[in-house]
Amino acid sequence: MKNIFARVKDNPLFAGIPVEGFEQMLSCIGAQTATYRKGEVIFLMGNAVESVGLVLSGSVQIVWENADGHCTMMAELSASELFGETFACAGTASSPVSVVAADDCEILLLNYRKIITTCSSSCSFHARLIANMLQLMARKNLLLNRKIEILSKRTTRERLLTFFDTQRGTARQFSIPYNREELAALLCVERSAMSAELSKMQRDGLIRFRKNQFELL
Amino acid sequence: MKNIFARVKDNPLFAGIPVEGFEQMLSCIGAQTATYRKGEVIFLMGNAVESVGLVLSGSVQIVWENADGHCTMMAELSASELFGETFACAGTASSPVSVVAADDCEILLLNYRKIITTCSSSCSFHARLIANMLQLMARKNLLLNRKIEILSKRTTRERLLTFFDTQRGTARQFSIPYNREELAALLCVERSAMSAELSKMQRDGLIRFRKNQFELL
DNA sequence: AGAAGTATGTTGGTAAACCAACGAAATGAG
DNA sequence: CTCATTTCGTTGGTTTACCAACATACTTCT
Repeated sequence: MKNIFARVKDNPLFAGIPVEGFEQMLSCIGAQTATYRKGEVIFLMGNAVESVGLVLSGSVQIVWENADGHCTMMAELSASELFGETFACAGTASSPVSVVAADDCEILLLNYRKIITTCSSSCSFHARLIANMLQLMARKNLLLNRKIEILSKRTTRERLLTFFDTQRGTARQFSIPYNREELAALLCVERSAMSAELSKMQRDGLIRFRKNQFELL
Repeated sequence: MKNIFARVKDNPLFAGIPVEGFEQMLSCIGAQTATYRKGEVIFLMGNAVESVGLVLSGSVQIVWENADGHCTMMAELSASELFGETFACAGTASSPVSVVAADDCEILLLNYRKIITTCSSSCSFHARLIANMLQLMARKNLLLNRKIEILSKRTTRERLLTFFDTQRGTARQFSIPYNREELAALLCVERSAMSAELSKMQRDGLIRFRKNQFELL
């Protein structure tokens, strides 16, 4: 398990946990690594999610299967990404999604029950793990709220301005880490319509931009 | 503190915690009740949120103040509702929102640090409190995801169908706990346009409805 | 530099949402 | 019951997004 530490120590889930505490903590929460071949099912839809998974190598897909049997891929996760935490923490009796290996992959599985049941003694960093978990969940929450704030706007222009407002901290100028296609997907609008709107906003003297460098006027 | 228990025992935050454990747990996490007069500030924007608040009586407003000093009321919470938990858990250094008393009110304040630092002994239900906290956060997460799923649809019709799909479990017929105005607000569309669309969907043979009773065909 | 491929901007026609205004039905108070 | 109020559905004009198709700019590879 020692080699595991090197690969996950920078993960927010393990923030503040030094190597000394790490091994004991892992064993105390019954962490296991598992390998899956491409296509194998890691979590199956309909079951309760009892573990939190962390991708060590390879990649996995989150697949959503709706009532009439159609599947849609909701996300693809690669190394150091986490899955299952929301359903595990929510205590959902029947997960609406499956997780399948998109490649041969290696997963670190942490049993949820054991995570939240702090052991009586010694394992001093267990509490830190729980706090990290809470923090991850809370931050995801904030991100989701931000997205809802954007999507609740009716026009492309308003969505752009709301997005800009959260991107730039206090600065007039800022750059964004998305191309037009990705930005449009984020705002749930048409790429071409968004391009047109950006141009109009520039003509209207609201903003100036060149590629991914934007400036509010 | 004993009378507190009767007032909050049904709160999800305290699920599974019996009266015997309750008092000790409260004292061990340094819970305090505080009263505020209408208009008083409970949490001030710009500060870190160090406590989770639970409204015991009266009501509070969550107020968001943006860069240029304009305030908008984001939510109004009444008895048994929780606030501050997201920012507290996320470790946000500077809260973007203030919480102010909308009425004279009584608040149960739980220090976040103490919540997540399980005490060494005896206080057996402390761990349960943490699990409840995680569960609350995770469930909020699921709700937010559901809302995003709705809002990412482009047309009123698609938003309605997505909403219906989550409302009805497996049933063909179901009722909704909102009037048209509220439903429209939820879906972020115009009430009148939504009414028109509902009628059209009925003409198209997709649904049937009478008041708040809906049926998918 | 030249060619191919990708990303971004532009345009015009169509579909949908917005908005205001109004009428009808349901609800509530006296 | 009657009147006032609220809720809901309808309609027509206006705005905006969608969509497809194309033009231009930028990248990358050789």
